[in-house]
Amino acid sequence: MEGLSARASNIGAGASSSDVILDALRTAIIRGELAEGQTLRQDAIAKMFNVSRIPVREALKQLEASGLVTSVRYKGVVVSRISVAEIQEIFDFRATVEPKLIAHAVPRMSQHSLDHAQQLCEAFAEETDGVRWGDLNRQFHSSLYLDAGLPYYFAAAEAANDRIERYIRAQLSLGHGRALAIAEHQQIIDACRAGEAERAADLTRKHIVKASESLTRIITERG
Amino acid sequence: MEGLSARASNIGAGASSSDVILDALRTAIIRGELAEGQTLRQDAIAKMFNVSRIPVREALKQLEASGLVTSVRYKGVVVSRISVAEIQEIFDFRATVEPKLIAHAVPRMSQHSLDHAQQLCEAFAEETDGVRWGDLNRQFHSSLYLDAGLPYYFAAAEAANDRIERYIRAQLSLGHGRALAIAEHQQIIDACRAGEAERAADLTRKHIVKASESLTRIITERG
DNA sequence: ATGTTGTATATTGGATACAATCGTGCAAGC
DNA sequence: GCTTGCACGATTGTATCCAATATACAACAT
Repeated sequence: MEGLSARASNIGAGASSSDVILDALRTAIIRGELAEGQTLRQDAIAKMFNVSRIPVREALKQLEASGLVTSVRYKGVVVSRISVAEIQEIFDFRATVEPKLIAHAVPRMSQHSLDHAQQLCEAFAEETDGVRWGDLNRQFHSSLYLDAGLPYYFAAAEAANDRIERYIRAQLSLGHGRALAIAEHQQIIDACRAGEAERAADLTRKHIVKASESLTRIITERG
Repeated sequence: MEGLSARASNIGAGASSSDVILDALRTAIIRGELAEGQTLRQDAIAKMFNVSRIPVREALKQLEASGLVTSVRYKGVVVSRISVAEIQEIFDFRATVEPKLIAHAVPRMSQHSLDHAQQLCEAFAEETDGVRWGDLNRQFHSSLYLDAGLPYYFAAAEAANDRIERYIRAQLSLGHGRALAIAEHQQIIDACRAGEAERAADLTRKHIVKASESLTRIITERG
């Protein structure tokens, strides 16, 4: 019996079709696999997942609520366009929210979390596949915020990152973005390990501001 | 031609059923007309609006994405419960975000916006109907943030307010909540009119913190 | 009495079918 | 040539129907 219950994984709690589709679309959008302005046809998506349009529409409604797509009645939904000003605003928002998270997390951070963050940092430094950089970078930052025990702040930060992740990925891939990030990540971990909450917060804020400036430079140069 | 285009308001962009339902449910939830934990039956809502369950489900998915309801597969959706700790966290979040908004808005604030805010402040002071207090209070604060031109911050603040508006309403109705709010609102307007962005921001932050403390006191006293 | 099992009902998730609307191309008229 | 009107296909919005699941309760065994 014990063996069974250990393996008994709540079959009913499995994800619904619309949950699966939501996750797939969300991932594709934030990775930039779906370009800005691209229209998403309900029928095409439904066929990809072998479902009817109903769960597709429900997933799209959720994406709309989180701002990743924009919907126009009888015309369709498109991947949301975002202006340079908005990108900068969202980076600024992150620079406001994320230092609060890490400052609150530091005195509560477990050894396990610190080790995990260190692992992610090293994996990020060693990774050669460019598309995985974004994943690891994102996981690294999230891992430092979880112990804060501030679910609303955390969700707000995650939502903000969703909106600009494609640009963060570009910034990591171009110029010295990644090399700088690695060094700064290590500094942040060190501050956390030393229990210096304010320093960790300040480093986090500077890290975000630098990424924003670097990205702005890239955009203005390349058009 | 100018007159026409000024009045030409997008007749095709009329709200869909699910938009109407979304708005009605959202309003009912944030006003507290639907209690926490109350389950929302698709069929019942569909009958209220004389539609099928499809647009109802789409509205519920959007509410779920914004956190106002919680959905469990095959069981239904319930109005999200929120703990005291979460309420305090969201007030803290507001105290972080809204000062930024008003500080950015002050140097950009039009005379019209100032006048409008003053009107709302006075209407709030004179209103006798308790349920309208919440509306006017909310409108007052929003009116001070619009000129900031920070749509992401603004949306984040609105979303945070949605989650705790029912408690703000309680806080306004009980004790000296409303009387204090009126005085503090006027101080904020005065700072805005004087162009003192930092003072307006600080008053806003204190206003939010005081409301949070007042509410916490009410909750702990009354259970 | 208590606990278990079968069954009926209520409710949600999803598929199919239909209605409403948009965009486009094309022909007619000026 | 340029505009106007219209027909048609493509696409979205919604209703209706069926399947999957949960919940409540009755029948039954111990």
